[in-house]
Amino acid sequence: MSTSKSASKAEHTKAAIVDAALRLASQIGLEGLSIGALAEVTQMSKSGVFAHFGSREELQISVVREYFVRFERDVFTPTLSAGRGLPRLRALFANWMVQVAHEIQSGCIFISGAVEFDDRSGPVRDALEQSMKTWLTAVRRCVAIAIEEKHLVETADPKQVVFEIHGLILALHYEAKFIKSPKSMERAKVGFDSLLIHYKI
Amino acid sequence: MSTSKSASKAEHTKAAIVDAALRLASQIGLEGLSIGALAEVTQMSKSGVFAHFGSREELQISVVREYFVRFERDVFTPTLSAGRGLPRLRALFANWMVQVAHEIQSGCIFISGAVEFDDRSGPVRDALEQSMKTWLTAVRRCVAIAIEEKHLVETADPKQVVFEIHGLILALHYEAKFIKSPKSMERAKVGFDSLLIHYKI
DNA sequence: TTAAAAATAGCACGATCGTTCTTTTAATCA
DNA sequence: TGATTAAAAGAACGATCGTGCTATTTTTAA
Repeated sequence: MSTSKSASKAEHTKAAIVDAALRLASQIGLEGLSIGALAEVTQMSKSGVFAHFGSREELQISVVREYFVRFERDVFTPTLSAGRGLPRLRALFANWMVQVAHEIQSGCIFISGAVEFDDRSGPVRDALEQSMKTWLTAVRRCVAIAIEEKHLVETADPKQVVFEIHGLILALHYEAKFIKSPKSMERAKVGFDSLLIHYKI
Repeated sequence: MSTSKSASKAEHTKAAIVDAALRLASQIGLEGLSIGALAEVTQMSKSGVFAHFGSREELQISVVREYFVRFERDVFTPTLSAGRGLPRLRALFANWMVQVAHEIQSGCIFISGAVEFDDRSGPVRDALEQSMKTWLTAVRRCVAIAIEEKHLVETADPKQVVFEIHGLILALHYEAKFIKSPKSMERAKVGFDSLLIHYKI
């Protein structure tokens, strides 16, 4: 007893498994995630781990959901204290960059998952796609508000702006994590600034 | 006899295997590439396929090299007929976009490979990294020439420009292939245009 | 055409995979 | 505390993986 939350032992164990699975999947991908390796890491038996999910697919879905919750908590929620419009958009991008910077060590499931599941169908892809769409929609709404507030020119297309911002993030991830180019963070910042020069009133 | 090239039977067979392997790896990734599946596709035995490479790793490297050769042939080489500087840069981006558009059906090894091998080391990663660096360097040189030719402002940083162009391509790949957003091609074009507005003289 | 060499097939190996089933251990609740 | 239920372990399954070995077939060269 005396677990920090008033959850059953099972829920507590399951949360610990998902936590370890998230760490594993971040490094080697959702497809590389194996129940055997997960059992080793959590000091449990394969069947003990397996019983909590019923299938590998369900485990992968749990990982995607957990990643989304944390992403929302770390990247999105803190920006709500920033002012509407441009200040919040700046905060969003800054937090997103910090998130990617952290993921240079661990790994980004929204990116690796997209690559792994882009030509497949099924519930794992659905969970990934829905998570990413939710996030991109949030960014788009933020851009739309910035236009309403007359922080950005009214001719700006929110989806176009999100596309370009997303590109900067993806380039940051690619060049920092794979190419190991040292100035990638600076490049993403500069890119965002010149994007604002183009769209700001 | 009467094979199109004067290559030994072995070389011809090996080329056919690499061709099939490239197709397979494009869809399911270099890590998903299995000798068993490749044997089935080429109507050969596992050991027959295997003997041509000696290891799975060597097969993966062959695939990376072949992908690079084709990328160079399809994306880079045709731009040599365009004028130095900005015209060639426009051609590079246009061809790169077309390449990614084709890869919405097949798959891009430079992107999936980067995700699969970004936290590993070894010869496959080395081959991937070297190929990508070669390509990015070619784009950077093209930008540098465009600055020399006074097509772009002299304050432009070639590496920064390449970073932003690369971001547009990555966003195109992500949003077209995973999100299935229909207007991605148009977004990449618009992004490139506003990038030029920012850097053009 | 025949001998040497190279290419391919066949088979088996140890390992790992997800999953199922049965047994044992631990948590829950009256 | 004792009875009931849930959680975890253990073992085994069929499948697939990369790879090594040996036999067979096919290509090459004299």
